[in-house]
Amino acid sequence: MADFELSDYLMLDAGVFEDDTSEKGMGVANESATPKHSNMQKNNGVFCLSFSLLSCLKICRRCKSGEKKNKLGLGHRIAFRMKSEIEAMDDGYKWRKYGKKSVKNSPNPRNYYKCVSGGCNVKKRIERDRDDKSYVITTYEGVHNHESPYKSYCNQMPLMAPNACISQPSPFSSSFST
DNA sequence: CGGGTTTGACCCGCGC
DNA sequence: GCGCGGGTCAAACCCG
Repeated sequence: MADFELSDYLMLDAGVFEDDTSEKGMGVANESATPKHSNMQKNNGVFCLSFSLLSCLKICRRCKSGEKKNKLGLGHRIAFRMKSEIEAMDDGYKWRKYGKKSVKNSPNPRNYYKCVSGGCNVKKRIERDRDDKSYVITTYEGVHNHESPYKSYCNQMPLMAPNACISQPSPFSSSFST
């Protein structure tokens, strides 16, 4: 079965990345950041990103107004580099694949996904690390204008620890099943 | 039959 | 202006 660990996260486009208990900002991409959001788990071949990753995305949403946007006007980008045999992992949102491109200087194709939720124009790109195929680089672009259905699912189980829901068969994993 | 994926074509920005 | 490369579109295809 696949090994799986979050290696690094990157904060791109001069976003403000706040820890839950501090106002520490990271103005530029920080590829050597400590993987403090690394408690992902797996179950029966179905991978789900834990609340740590979801909180990362939520934290990004809290970024101050006046933020610098990219050329597409989608706002922040945030990238994760993680060790995994599978590329399409369940992060709690529902995505639709809309493109696939081979990238120059990389033997691995890049896959393009859009969030299928109405009015939400968040996109993500998934590609394998050109230097180490055991790593997957996932780049999120934009901010969700809706809650994760995965989170809602977990909120319906108040007696369970947040990560405990990962051990349950996620109803949202179908969008990424291989 | 409907929804998701594939894939070639097209568009656009950037560097020369 | 031209070529290249990345990103997106959309028709065809696949599958439940």
